[in-house]
Amino acid sequence: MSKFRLWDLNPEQQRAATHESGPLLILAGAGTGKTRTIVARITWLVSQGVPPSGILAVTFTNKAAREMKERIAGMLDSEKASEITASTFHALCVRILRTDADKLGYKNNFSIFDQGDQLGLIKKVINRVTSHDEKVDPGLAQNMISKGKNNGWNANDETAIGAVYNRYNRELRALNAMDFDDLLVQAVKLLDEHPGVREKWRSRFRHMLVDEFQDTNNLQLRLVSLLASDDPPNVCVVGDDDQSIYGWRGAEVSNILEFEKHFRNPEIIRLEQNYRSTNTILGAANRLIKNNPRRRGKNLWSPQEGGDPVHVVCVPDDKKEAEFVVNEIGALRTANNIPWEHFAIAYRMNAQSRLLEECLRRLRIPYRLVGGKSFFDRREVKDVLATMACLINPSDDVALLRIINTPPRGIGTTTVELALEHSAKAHKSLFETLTAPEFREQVSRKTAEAIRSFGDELASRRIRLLTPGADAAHIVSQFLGESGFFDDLKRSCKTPEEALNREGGAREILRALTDHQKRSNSGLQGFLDEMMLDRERDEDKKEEAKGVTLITLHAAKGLEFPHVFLLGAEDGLIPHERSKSEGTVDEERRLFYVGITRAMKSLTITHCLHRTKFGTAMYCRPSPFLQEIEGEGVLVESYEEIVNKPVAEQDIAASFASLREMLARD
DNA sequence: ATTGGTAGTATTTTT
DNA sequence: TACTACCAAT
Repeated sequence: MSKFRLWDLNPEQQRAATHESGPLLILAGAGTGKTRTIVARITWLVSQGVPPSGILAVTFTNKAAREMKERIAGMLDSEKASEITASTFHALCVRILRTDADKLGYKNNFSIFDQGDQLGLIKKVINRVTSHDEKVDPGLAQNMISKGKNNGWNANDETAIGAVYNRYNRELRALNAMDFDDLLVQAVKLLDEHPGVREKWRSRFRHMLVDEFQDTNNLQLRLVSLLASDDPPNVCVVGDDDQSIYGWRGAEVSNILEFEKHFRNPEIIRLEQNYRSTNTILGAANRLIKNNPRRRGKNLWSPQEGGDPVHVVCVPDDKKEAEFVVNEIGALRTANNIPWEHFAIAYRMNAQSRLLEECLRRLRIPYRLVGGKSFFDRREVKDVLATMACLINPSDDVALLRIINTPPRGIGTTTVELALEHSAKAHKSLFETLTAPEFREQVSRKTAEAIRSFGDELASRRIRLLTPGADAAHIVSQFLGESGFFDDLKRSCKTPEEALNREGGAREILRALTDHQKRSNSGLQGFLDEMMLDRERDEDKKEEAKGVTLITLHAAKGLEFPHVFLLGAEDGLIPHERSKSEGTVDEERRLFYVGITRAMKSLTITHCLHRTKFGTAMYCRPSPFLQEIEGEGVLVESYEEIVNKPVAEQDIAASFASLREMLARD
C-alpha cells in the first residue's frame, strides 16, 4: 500500500503528478515543491500499475539522485523503490557504455577522465601540435573542446584549436579513455547507430523524468529523445528557465523554452506557489526577473504576506563588507537565538570568501565553505586514485603519467617524452612501450633499471590484486608505503600541519576503498568508477559541518536558508564584466535571481564603494540589478546609520553572554 | 632530474 | 594577492 496522498499537493502539483501519458513540461519556480512533485508523480505512476523497473529519473548531480532515491524509498515499499532507476546523466551513460562500448571501438573497461586529467592531456597536446607563436590557452581549449563535443564539431587541422581538438580526441581514444563529454557523446552515438542497443534500453524505460531540465545541453536532450520509446513519448521534464545559470557550460535554455519543438503537444504546468520565501522577497525576485527577455514567464507568489524588508546596504569597501555582514549575523543570532546554520553568505566569485573566512575565524564563528577546491582535486588524492588505476590497468596512460615519477623514481620528463613518442607511433600504451626491451636499449642504464624495477613492482601487485578475494586496500596501501609515496608526500610539505593534512587525504581514500570492499563486490574498478563520477563522500562531509554557509551563487542553486546575505552586488562583479562583453547579462540576472530566491525569511544585499581586485582598490558602481529590484519592501539603508545605531540593552546582555560562550569554547 | 625563482594572469564549475 | 607555468641553476 502506497503512502501517496494526493491531498498533500496543491492543484497544479496534483495535475503534474497524475498526468497520464505523453510529454509533460513542469515549469517549477524556485521553492515551489518540485522534488516533492516528481516523487509524487513516480509514486502515482507505480500506483497506476507502471512497473517500477520501467521508470527512469535523471538528475544532474549524484546528490540529487541520492536524495530522490531516499525520498522514493520513503513513499514506496523498499522492493519497488529499489527497482526504480534514479541516476545522473553521466552515470546512466557509463552504465550503457560499460556493456556495449566495444561496439564503438572502445574496450568496455575504458577509463574516465575528470577535468584535471583532461586538462593535463590538453596541455600535452598543445605542446605537441602548436608552434610557440600560436600557443592556445589550455583552459580556453578545454572550454572549446567541451562546446565542440556538445555541438558535434567537425574540426579541421587548419586552425590551432582545431588541430588541438582532433589530436586530443585521437589521443583519448588511443588511451581507451573518455572525458565527461565523451560519456554523453558516445552513449548517444551508441544508441543512435546501434538499433539493438537502443531497443534494449528503450524497452526497459517506459517513463522518463528529467530534473533541472533548463541545464540540459544538446547531447542530454538527444539522449532523452533516443531513450523515449512510446509514441507519444512519456517524457516528463521539470525545470525553471529563470534559473538557467549554466549556459557557459553548454546548457541550452532553448531546450526548455522550445520544449514543444522537441516533444509535440506537451502538457505544460506551471508551479508558481512558493513555499519558501516571504512575499517581500518574492516581490523583489519577480521585479528583477521580469527584465529578462526570452522566458516562459512566471510569477511566484506566497500566501504568507509581508515579512522583513529586503535590505540593501552600501558599504565602504570589501573588508568592511565582510565585517558588517558577520556582525549582522552575530547580532541576529544573539538577539533572536538563531543557529549559525540558518545563515548563508552568497557571492559571485570564490575569491570573495577569503575576507569572510578571516572575519569568521577571528570571531570564532563556525562556518562551512561550499565549493571551491574539492577534496578530489587535492594532489595526493588524485595520486592515490591514479595509483589504483595503474594497478588495475597499466595501460591507463594518464594515471601512469601522473604517478610515474611521484614519488621520484628516476624516470624523468625526457624519458617519458621519448616513450610517449614511441607509443604514439606504435599505437601501444605507454606502459607497454616503456617496458619493451627495445625501448630500454635507448635510454641510460640507470633509467633502464629504474623502469624495470617500477614495472616489476607494478606487475607483482597487479597479480596479487587479481587473486580472488584479494584485499585491494591493503595491497595499494603497501605499494604506496614501499614506493616511498608517503615519505615524499611529507617531504614536499612546508609545515608539519600540511603534511598531516595531506597524509590524511591519502588515507581517507584508502579507507573509502576498505568501506567499498565491505559493501560491494564490484572490486577496485567499481570503486574507481564511483570515485570518478561521484563526489558524494565529499559532499556528505561538507554537509555534516555546521555553521554559517559560505557559498557561490552558482553552488547555491537548489538550496535554501532562512537568512541570506548577498554580497558584492556591484557592476562588473554581478553582472560580471566578462558577461557584459560576452552578451550574457541575462544569465547574470538569473544568477542574481537564484541568489534572492534562496532566502526564506530575510535577505540583505550589500555592495561596496571600493573593492580590492588583484591587489589594488578599485571604485565600484552598484549593480544595475539593484535598481530593478527596487519597490515595495526593499529598503535602501545607509551603512553609517546601521553601524552607529544604538544597540538595545537586551542585545548587549545577549552579546556578552555569547561572547563568554565563545571564549569558553576555546 | 630536481629545485627554486620570477613573470604573467585573473568568473561561475552539477559530471 | 595568489597561483601556475616556464626557465635557469645545481
